[in-house]
Amino acid sequence: MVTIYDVAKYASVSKSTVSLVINNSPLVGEATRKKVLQAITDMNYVPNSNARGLSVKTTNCIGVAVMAEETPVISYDFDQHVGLCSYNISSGIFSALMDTRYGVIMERFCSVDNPGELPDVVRNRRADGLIIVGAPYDRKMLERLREQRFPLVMAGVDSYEEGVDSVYADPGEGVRMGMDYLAEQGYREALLINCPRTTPSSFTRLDAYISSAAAHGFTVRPEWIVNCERNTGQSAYDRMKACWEAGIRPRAIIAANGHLAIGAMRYLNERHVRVPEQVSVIGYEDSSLSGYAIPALTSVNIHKELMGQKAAEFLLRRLKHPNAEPSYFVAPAELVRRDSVIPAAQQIPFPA
Amino acid sequence: MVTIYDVAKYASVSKSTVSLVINNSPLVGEATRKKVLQAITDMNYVPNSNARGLSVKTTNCIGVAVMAEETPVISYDFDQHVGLCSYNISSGIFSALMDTRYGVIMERFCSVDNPGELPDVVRNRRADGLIIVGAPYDRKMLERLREQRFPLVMAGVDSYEEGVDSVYADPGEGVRMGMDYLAEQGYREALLINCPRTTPSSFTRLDAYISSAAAHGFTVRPEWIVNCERNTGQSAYDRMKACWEAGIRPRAIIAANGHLAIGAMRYLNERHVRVPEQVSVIGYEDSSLSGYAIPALTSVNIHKELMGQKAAEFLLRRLKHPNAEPSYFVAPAELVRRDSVIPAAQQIPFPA
DNA sequence: CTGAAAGCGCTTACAG
DNA sequence: CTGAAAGCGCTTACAG
Repeated sequence: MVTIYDVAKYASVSKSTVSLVINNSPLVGEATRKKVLQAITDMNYVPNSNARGLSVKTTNCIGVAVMAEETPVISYDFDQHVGLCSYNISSGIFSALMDTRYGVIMERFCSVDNPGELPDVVRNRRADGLIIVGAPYDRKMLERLREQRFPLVMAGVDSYEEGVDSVYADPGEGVRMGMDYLAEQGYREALLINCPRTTPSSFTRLDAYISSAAAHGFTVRPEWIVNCERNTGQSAYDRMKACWEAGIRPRAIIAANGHLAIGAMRYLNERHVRVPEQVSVIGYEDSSLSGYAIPALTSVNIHKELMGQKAAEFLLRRLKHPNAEPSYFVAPAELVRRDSVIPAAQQIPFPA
Repeated sequence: MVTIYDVAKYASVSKSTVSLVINNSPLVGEATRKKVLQAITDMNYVPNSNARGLSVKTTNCIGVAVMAEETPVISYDFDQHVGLCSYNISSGIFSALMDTRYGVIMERFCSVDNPGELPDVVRNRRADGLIIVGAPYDRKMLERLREQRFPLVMAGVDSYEEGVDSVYADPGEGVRMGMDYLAEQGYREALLINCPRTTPSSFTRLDAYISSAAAHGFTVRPEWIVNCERNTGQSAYDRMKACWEAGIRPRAIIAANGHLAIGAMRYLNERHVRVPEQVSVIGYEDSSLSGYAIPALTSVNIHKELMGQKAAEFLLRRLKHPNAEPSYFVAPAELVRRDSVIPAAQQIPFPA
């Protein structure tokens, strides 16, 4: 392993000078700098990050804690991976950090199993800052992190936190956008498949649904507003079944996310009800899944990779300016038209 | 920050003793050990990994380089994420490393854009070893890694490498298993949707298909063996369309992976051909996608999380015993029966 | 079984 | 603009 000392000798300067060059200090003369840089490439020198970290109290790593509901069960059932959203956000983080000097050290962390605990990466001080991706996260954990003044940013659909850099989405806007589109396509009512009431954003969605329905003159009926038991496709499948068996025949469905949309679609397919020819479906929180649905799911995209990139940017800024005002970023919503919605006028009757 | 020195003072022993306790050396008396351990928990001491790394030339991190075809394009089209397989393998790595002292530092790496280059994590010596997940990986990169004797393991469907710890799958067995199942369900022929000829495993699959067909007395027709242009759902969609328009009417389809299966199913759905009532479909390399397909995809599972776990185990072993013989692990294949296959006898006629 | 000492590779005041 | 020196927090022979 070639050390800073070797480089110094080779370039016939002192270690300190080499160090200054590496950290491009303005204190070094142009000629000296060139000589040192040459030596570095000649010898293929790469600084030892442990040593650097030890003196400068820095790791040059960024921690990413992906929150998980519970210790992941390895299985391939429907709903095995409610973690896709976090996966997409992480992708954005990787892109943004690709060309920086930071490495990313990733960890799956379950606040539920370890209430109040800190992610391993901060306990062992393996990173200079942390991005908390997704939910659920623990209040106590957050408190401790803030007490320690550990550089922190939150990223997730529902991850707004007052006073800490946050990147999140506005589910209300998503619902509104979906409703506008349905209205534009000639629909006069829509079944809302919402997440569980335990999810705070379910109320945001509900409000948006109701006001949007009013604005467009949609009929609003209580039975057409359903909350799933859990945030899973299976749950949506069950609710869809119950609705159908209760005689509810929606021409359009608006779902709180891709999993729920696909769960409902699965039931319809079993019933030989065609999407979109008989029922149009629109999703939210566009994920990898949407593109692969059959038919491909029309959906409100919240640009999750962009969320990840923003989160990374926020953290880099925070590391530079620990006392800056907190920043917030609401992911822009955008309707992605695929194949699951057609104009109401083109739909065909339900089977008898 | 509390250091080893503080602990020593608190426990009234020397730094060395504390260090010995931490690295549970047998040289410490039981009484002393207890006292030190107590001090450690009392003071909430956690060793500085940079310092440790610096003296012991170790990072306590494991690198995971997820190979990517190209710099990822942020988009939400069909086929945006051919990386799901690697995602599933990574999950297994995380699980296996969860309760060890290792952190995992992850990186997306594109060999194609950087021929011969080493992943950042090894260039900067941020990890003690590396798991290369998925493909494509560069021959030259592999060479350099081996020259440096950097602890290495490969993990991926096609990741067998002579002389290096490898975790991979046997696509031939998968095809055989699928064909057996189709035969058992009363089918007498099947359309093979294979990956591109550029993928070495396409030949393994082809051989298995042919010998399996012979064994079961299936009719084999050249037009029923199709190689997709690219390894994407879109490509499978196109091929399926071409087949259909050429008058090919398979009662069963066996696809080389989930993406291809779903691409074909998408075309059939557009044609109002029902799966499985008119065409049964069976996939391979079971992924998150399969469970969410509509209908849920019957598929040969190669337990990708298990592959990740094994890869992690292999790397830990390699770190302990740098000169051990290389280990190989072939992921066990298992048929997962979901909803895309029914007995041939229960199928209904095609539309006129 | 325990302590004093050197060293890991870097950075950063401090002199010059 | 450059060099000598101390220090970051730990580990590991080496004495005792």
